Amino acid sequence: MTSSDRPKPANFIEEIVEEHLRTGKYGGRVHTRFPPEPNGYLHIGHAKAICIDFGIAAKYGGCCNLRFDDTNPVREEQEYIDSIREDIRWLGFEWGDREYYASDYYEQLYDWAVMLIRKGKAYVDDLSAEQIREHRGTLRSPGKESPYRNRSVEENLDLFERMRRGEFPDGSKVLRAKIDMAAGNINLRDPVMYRILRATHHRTGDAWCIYPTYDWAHGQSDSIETITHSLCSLEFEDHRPLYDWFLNELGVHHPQQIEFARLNLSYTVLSKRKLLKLVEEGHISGWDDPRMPTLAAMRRRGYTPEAIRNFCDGIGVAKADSVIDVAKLEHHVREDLNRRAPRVMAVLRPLKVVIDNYPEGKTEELDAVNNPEDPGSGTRKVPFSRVLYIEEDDFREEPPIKYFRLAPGREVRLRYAYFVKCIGVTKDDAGRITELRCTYDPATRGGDAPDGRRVKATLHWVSAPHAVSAAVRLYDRLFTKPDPDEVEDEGKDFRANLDPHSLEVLTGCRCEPGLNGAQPGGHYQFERLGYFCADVDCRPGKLVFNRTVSLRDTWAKIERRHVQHDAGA
RNA sequence: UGGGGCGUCGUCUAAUGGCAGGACACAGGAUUUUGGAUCCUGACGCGGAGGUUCGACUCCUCCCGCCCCAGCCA
Repeated sequence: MTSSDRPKPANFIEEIVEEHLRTGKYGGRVHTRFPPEPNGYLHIGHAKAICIDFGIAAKYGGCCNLRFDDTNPVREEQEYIDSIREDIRWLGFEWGDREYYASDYYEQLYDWAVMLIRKGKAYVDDLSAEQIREHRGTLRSPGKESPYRNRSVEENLDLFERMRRGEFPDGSKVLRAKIDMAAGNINLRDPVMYRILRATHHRTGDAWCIYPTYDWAHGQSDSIETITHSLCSLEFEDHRPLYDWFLNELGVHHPQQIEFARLNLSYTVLSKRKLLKLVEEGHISGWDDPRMPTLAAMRRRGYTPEAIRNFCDGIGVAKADSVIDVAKLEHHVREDLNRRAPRVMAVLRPLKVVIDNYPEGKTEELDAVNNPEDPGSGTRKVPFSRVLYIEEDDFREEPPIKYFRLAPGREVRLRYAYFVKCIGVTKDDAGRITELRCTYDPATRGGDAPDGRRVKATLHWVSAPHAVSAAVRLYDRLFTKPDPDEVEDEGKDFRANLDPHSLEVLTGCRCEPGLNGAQPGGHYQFERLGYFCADVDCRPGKLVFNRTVSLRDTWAKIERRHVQHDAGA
């Protein structure tokens, strides 16, 4: 792509990239990477990074590597590698054969460490972890140099080699860069490059007993892969001078690191630590519980890759800390699903309706539009009979103001069927409504009245004898507060803001018969209710649907206002 | 308070010395066989104070506020 037919830079990173393209800094090359640590599942925050990393490479005709930053064997597992690969592919990105691992570079990293020792720029330190911390100083005061800082090159070389050979116990020695214990930037106060750790690595097994730290491995890994632009989040801004120092001392290819603000979402936690806690303490059913912000969970919930990508494009890229309103995410799923999800009728909380003047035993097949947003999607037949179910919430014995739906004496339309009028209510001994008696107008077949009379509401319905039953899981936001970390009481944390009603399981929902063929992962709009996704466990005869997101609901808003008003009055 | 960053509608995000624009959210209306979708309309913002300039969100100075860093985590 030439600069003339390219869209304007979308953000400050693209401006920098284009500046480099103009000046020829990297020979016109753009090569990025997405560098996850395989110690957890990818979440919506990673999706932002993935869209930036892969998106910028694609926009400028370059490519993006997938590199697993696997420098800590005690936390990393193959399971996570598999899930990360799956999630990135699902999101819609490809890395070809460019799948790398920091552990691929252990030998090179070791050689480079030896090089720094030879240059007098690294040394073996015998201080304990605690002593190192004490020597590091504080934010305001400079650190103290380790008594081992000025060992000879020969001694350092010997010691470092013996560290690798396994002659010393775990934690007894480290290799440190010799930079500046008085630096204002604490990352420059002789950072640790290697620690002794006898742990089996998921890829290198027991080949090593010393492991490079992230700080020592990351920049060089980018360099080895000839990355041009190392995009990462803000907290690594402080580390850039350190990476620059390493790369300059080594005299190797030097990528440009650019930092951007990570994603925060209202009503959501995104820290790995907190998500892990939710899983381990069983507040949710697992990493793919549809209330989780992980990509695996969102997929199960019914989010589409397109919706997530559109969301990521829509939120922009900048350096200011920010919290995106989760409503924006919900907007993008609705927007995408509105276009593609077939409409279907399902009654979540069934209320029986008998059409008194409809012949017993008669069944009609009525035409229903599959998706009004997609004319090509055609129509289907839906059975109608004398006994139906409508939504409990679509009838009120005493309708409040602005309530348009069914009530005694009131006429409404049954979608694609007939106008019906409520002429009676049957109750049980406890006074609960068990059944509605209605009449229908045969002249309104299909839903239009030849005499031009209008109704204010159209209800969804299913024919009782033809309906298939289903379990439906109604998911809502996991937390009650926009900022889950906001707690009143000292000693409480985000768990105190978990919403006990974030999941409601409905059984005995009644669906139009066609839904019996729903395949796991299939998306539907249940008319007037929301978007639903057939769960992985969904089978014919044992239907299970997850609510992805409700439809925008003007009535619910009005009703909420009434309640607030009444409460305030 | 050492070092590094960041402050534009309620929430995100544009503007690169020349009319503060867009999205989401919110409010109202049109339309509608989904109280959906669509369309229209509206209200709301440059952290503060000085300075430079014909003209400042933009440049300068000072102030205020917020975030990150003291793992042998990443």
